[in-house]
Order: sequence, then structure tokens, then C-alpha cells
Amino acid sequence: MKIATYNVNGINARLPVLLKWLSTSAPDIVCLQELKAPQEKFPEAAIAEAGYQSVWHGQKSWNGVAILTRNMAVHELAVSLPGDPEDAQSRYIQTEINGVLIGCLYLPNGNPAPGTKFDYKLRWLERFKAYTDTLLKLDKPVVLTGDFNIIPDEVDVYKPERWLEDALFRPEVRSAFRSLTEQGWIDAIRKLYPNETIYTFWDYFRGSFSRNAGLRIDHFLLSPHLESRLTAAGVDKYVRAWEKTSDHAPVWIELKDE
DNA sequence: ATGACCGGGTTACCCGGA
Repeated sequence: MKIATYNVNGINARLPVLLKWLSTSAPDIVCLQELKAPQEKFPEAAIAEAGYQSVWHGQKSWNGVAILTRNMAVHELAVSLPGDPEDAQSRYIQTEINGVLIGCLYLPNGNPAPGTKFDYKLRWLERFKAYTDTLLKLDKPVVLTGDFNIIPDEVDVYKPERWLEDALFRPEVRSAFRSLTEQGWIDAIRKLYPNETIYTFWDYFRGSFSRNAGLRIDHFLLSPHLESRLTAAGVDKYVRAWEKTSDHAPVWIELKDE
């Protein structure tokens, strides 16, 4: 079972690129972030024509998340992260497929830091940590994937010294990410590639992609059950080189059957 | 150190993104 995550930066602007990537990469499950489209503007029919069922939670202008599946029934379980009914931002959607709970998240960016946006990011991380505690106690296979907006370590950014004050790299958020892996969640890319420089995002400007000035901010966290089932992982970096592409590249893992 | 590139939409001398 191949599971992918892709911050599309606008589902409608990205539709041709998304469909082309789906046909070449052929993931079974896809988590999308930054739809930047209200609920009724999601291109469900075009995606269905490509062979994928969708569940999504849109929002006008910003945010928005979706889960697509190929040849598998989708049962939508949740469209928000528990813990704050007042939070109106569409940043989490969750479903269960083939006995695996799939959480698709778009964590707040948090810049500028410090400030109210950074405070929101930290609150979101607290809620997320409380929820991951709950998920671990379920004692079942769980995949949490998406755009975490967290650079976990110095190896995950081209010039760490320039990012020290940034909301993606500040000690509070790196510590929050570390607390998840210490809790038992497996960073799938790092599990398979402990020392390699691997990026998932490159700015549109400053010639970032051609200079490979990137960040690793899109992640897969696996519950301990899935460690023995993880067989492969990677970044579809070639998609970032396409015309009209997102500033993120798709990231994927392969899980073998039990 | 700085700029500049995208998508959405109030089509702007706008905003947010990372």
C-alpha cells in the first residue's frame, strides 16, 4: 500500500499537475493540503475520472485538506483536530482504510514569531500532542502525515543558521516534534534514510529549487505497529520541476501487508 | 542582508505562504 502526502498550494490551480502525478506515481492513498478552495469548489469529478474517491474539508481562500483513495472505500471519520471547537481553520481530516487510521494534517506556519500566529501554532501542537497520546492508546496502526511546517533538525534545511528565529525551526516547535518521536512515533523518511539530506519544499523565489535550497517539512509519522511494515519511502522531487507546480513535492511511503 | 514567486480573490499600492 503506497501512501502519499502533497501540499498542492491550490487544488484548482494544481489540478493538471496533480492528475499527471497521480498517473505516474499511482499512490493508493493521497493526503492533500492547502486546497485553497471552498467545499463546493473541490474538483471531485476530475479526480474521480482519474480513479480516486475523495473526502475533503475545504475553506475559502486558505487551508483545506483532503484524502483520496484508489480502489478502496473511504469512510470519513473526522474533519477537525479534537480539542478546540472554536478553531475554524480546516487543517485536519482523518479516515480509516484497510485497518489503518490515516490522519492528514496541515499544521499552522506560525510566522511571524513571536506573535499571535506563532501562539496559534503552539496551541495547535499542544492539541496535536494530546491527540497523539490518545491515538497511541488505541493500540492500532496509525499514519499521521502532511505539511507539519516543522524543520526537525539542522540536516533538514539548507542554511540552518538563517532559520533560527523562524517559526518552522524555533526550539519550541522542534522540541514538539522531538517529543512525538520520543513518544514512539516513527519519522518514516529518517527511519529509512538516517543521514541523507532530503527536502520536500523549495521556495518559488530566489531560484531555490535550482540551488536545492530546500526544507524538509512534509512528514510521515507512523505508530509503532507500522515499523515492521515500512518497506520504502521517498520524495517525488521531479514533480517540483514541472511547469505550474507547487512549492512542495509529493512525499510517499510503502507499507507491506500484514 | 535583501529580493522575489505564487494562488486566491476585495482583481490591490491586497493577503498569506514558508
